Amino acid sequence: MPKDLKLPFDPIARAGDLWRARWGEGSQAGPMVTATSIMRVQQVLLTEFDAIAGRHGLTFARYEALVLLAFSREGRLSMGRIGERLMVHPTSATNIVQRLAAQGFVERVANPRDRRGAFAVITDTGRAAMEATTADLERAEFGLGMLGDGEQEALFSLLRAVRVAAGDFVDDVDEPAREHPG
Amino acid sequence: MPKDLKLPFDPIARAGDLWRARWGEGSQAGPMVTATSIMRVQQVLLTEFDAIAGRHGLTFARYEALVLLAFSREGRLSMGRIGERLMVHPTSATNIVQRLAAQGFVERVANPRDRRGAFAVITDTGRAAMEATTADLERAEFGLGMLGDGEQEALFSLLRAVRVAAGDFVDDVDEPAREHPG
DNA sequence: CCTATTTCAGGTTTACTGATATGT
DNA sequence: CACATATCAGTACACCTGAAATAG
Repeated sequence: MPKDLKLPFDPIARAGDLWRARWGEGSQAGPMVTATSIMRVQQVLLTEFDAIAGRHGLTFARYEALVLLAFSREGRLSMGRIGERLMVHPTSATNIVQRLAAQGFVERVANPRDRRGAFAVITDTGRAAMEATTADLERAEFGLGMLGDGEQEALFSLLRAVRVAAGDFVDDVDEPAREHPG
Repeated sequence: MPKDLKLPFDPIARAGDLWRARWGEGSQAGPMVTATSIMRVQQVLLTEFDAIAGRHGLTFARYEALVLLAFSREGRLSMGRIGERLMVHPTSATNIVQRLAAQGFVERVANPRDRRGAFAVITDTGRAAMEATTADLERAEFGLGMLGDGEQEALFSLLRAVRVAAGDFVDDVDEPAREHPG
C-alpha cells in the first residue's frame, strides 16, 4: 500500500490546503488533516504489524487475542470476555477463536460451571507464537521508533483525550496528568 | 464498537502496566500503548465517519473517492490515479468506482486518448451527496472537537513524523508550494 | 417464561493475488 | 515484442444482522 515512490510533498497537507481553498479559512481543515493522518498512520502500523505477525502464522487481530489469553490469570477466557476486552463483536470473537483453534494455538473447553459458555485456552504452541511475535514487535519498537520518549508520551496523551471523549472510560483521577483545555 | 459501559480505568494504560510487569521496564510498553491508542482512535473516528457518510448513502471510503473527484480539475480521473491518490490497491479503486457508479454518484466514461483506460466522472447527485456529507463532517469537527487548535496541530505534527518515516513523502522543505520535476 | 451465551447462516466492505483482455 | 491499464475471479479478514440452540 505505501507506494515505493515518495511524493515530493505531504499529500495530506496538500489536501488540507485544497480544503481550505474550497471551503474557507473557517472550515475544519485542521481537524480534517489530523483525522486523515490518524487513518494513514493506523494503516501504516497495521500493515507492519500484520507482516510481523504473519511470520508466525498470525494476523495482528489473532495475536491480540493470544496476548489477552496469555495475560489472563489461568490462560483462559470465555468468548464473551474476549469480545468485550478486544472490543469486537461476539461473532468476531467466535470467528477469531475458531481460526486460532484450527491452528492449534488455542483449545476450546467447556465451562463446567455454565455449560452455555465455552472457554478458549491458550496452548503451548500458541504461547510460543505469541512470544515470538512479541519479540519481533518489540524489536520493531511497535513502528514508533522514530519518536523520542517525550514525543511518544505526548502522542499517547493527545490520543487519550480522544478516547475519553469517545467514552471508552471515565477520566477519573490518578491517571497520568494532562492539562485540560478550557 | 464502544460499549455503553465506561470502564473506571484506561484499559490501554492498564495493558501497558501488565506489559511492563511481564516484559520488564526495558520493554517497549510505551510504544505499545501509543500504537494501540492509534488503532483505537482510528476505529472511533472511522465508525463516526461511516455513520455520517451512511446518512447520505455512502461509506467513508466512497466519500473520499467523491471528494477526490470533486477536487480534480474536470471532475474526472482514471482508475489508476484514483487508486494512487487514495493509496488503495487498483482493484479496490475499480471496486469503489463500481459501487459509486451503481448508485449513480459517478459515471464511467471511456478515455478517448487511451482506450485501455476508463475515467470516473462525478455526477450532480454524487456532488450533492459529497457536499452533504462534508457539511455533516465539518459540523462534527471530524471527531476532534475536544482538542484545542494547538493540540490538534501537535497531534498532526507527531503523526507527520511517523508518515515521513514510513516513506509517504520526502520531508524536503518546510512547505513546498508546488511539485517539482526531478 | 424470560434472559444470557454462543454459534451459525448469510451479507457487506475492503483488499489481496493471479489471470486476462485490451491498447500503447 | 514488452509494457501499461484495467477488470475479473477467487480468496481472506473482520464486521454486522438475525435466527437458532442451549443453559441458567
